[in-house]
Amino acid sequence: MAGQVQRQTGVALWRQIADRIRQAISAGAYDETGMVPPETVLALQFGVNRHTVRSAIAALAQEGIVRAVQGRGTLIERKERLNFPITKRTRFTAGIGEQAREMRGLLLSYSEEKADADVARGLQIRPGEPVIRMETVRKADGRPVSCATAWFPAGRFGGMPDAYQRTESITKAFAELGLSDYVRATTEITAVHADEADTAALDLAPGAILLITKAVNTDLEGVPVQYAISRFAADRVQFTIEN
Amino acid sequence: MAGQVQRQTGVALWRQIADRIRQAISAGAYDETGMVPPETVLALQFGVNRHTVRSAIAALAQEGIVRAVQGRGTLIERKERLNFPITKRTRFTAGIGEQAREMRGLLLSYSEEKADADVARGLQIRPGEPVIRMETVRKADGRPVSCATAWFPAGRFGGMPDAYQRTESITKAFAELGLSDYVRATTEITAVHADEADTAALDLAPGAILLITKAVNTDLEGVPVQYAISRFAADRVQFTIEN
DNA sequence: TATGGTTGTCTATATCAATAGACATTTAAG
DNA sequence: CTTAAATGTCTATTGATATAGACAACCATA
Repeated sequence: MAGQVQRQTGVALWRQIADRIRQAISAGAYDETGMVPPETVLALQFGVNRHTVRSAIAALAQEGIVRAVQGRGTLIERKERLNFPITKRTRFTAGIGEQAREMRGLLLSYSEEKADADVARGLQIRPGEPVIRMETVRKADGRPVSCATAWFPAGRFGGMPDAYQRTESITKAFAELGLSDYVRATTEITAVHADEADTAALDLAPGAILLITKAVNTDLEGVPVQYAISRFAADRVQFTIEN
Repeated sequence: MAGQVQRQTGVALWRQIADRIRQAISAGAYDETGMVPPETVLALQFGVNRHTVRSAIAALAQEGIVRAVQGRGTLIERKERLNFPITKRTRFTAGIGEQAREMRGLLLSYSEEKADADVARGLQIRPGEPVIRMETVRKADGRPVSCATAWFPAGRFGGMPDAYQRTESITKAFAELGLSDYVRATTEITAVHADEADTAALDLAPGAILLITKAVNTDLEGVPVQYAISRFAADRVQFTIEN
């Protein structure tokens, strides 16, 4: 698990090391002891000064992943990476349901607006037609996992914001509005560094990585009902595509 | 396209700005002029000093994405993001084929080894059974797109390294070894920061993001034939999942 | 050829990142 | 109680990062 860190890359050593330790924790590298190796050992492993390792651990402590105890060592507090299956019938709440006790979708804001070119293409409507836009955050056991911007055709799903706020689930909200089933037509996946807004919304470590999906959901006749751009904290989730 | 950069995050401003500009280029933001906006404009947009923007542009020039010309401006040299469809019949070479002139898969190294727990689970064999491991790099028009570690059951596909080296394609190599068709059973997708080895192998900007896939391919009877971990340069590709 | 807009270079300064060493404090174990 | 091992704190120094300002060099064009 060594593999040296890189200098003069615009990414501080302490951040690289924090990322590596976070990943090692979620991969179960320290499961036997439940603790991160001593600072002096890590410093030797990564080839850096002990103070640099301390900066990395401080960042992880800030995230709530580890807790340093004087005299004992650095304890692992949280070890997580939710699996998020992407299938024809992708259901966020259901898919994650077995891995977390409580799943909630929170509506941050919504508005009615006119579809721009991207949204119109996704929903297969004409640019300028009215759509409902919703900004949401989804949480597993109180911890933010992703935030999303979703668009719906305004005529058919004008009641979406209200239904979503009540049910805290897209699937249930669709059901309330008379759409009992829907399928995922396409999903695009990319990855970028988180910007300020998403860092705040997802309670992320600054400079963290986002996995981004652009998805179109359709009803059973193939008519688009939702176009959504979701931004996932990359260190908290993984996607699984089953065929 | 504004959205401010973040300070004191362990990620240097010039690197954040370079990432943003690179992404804007690949999204086609500057297609009309074929040029990046003037340094003074970018500095104002991002709320930083002009010298900081210059550091970012210098990094992009180093990557060969832009070329600054005194008196004229900064020209866009290369504009890239390959789309990589992930389907039941995922074929790297074929999928990318239409987007690049030349696709090549290069064998870096290979060895015969005993399957560890992960590999055994992927290939549905017993840990300790012999497998062939191959380290490969895949290039589109000479530019590295991904590197991968792949395992094959040694008994059935002992000739894999040789066949791959000759055909530069997994699909063709399988065909030579008597497997005319195969399907993708599962794919896991995650994202991390690139480590030193992958930075070198993929000719990446240091600190770049990797999209990682873990995939199991099976023959038409559902018997696993390949377990592969691929690491893609996140700023050069996107995945598309079609259903 | 004159001008405005652009990139290139230089100096100076402040802050962050990283190293180095010394020592204090706490915990667990002998 | 003593000791070893671990984290916590402090000072000092160096190099990378970022800001600020001034001016040179170059290009296109009016």
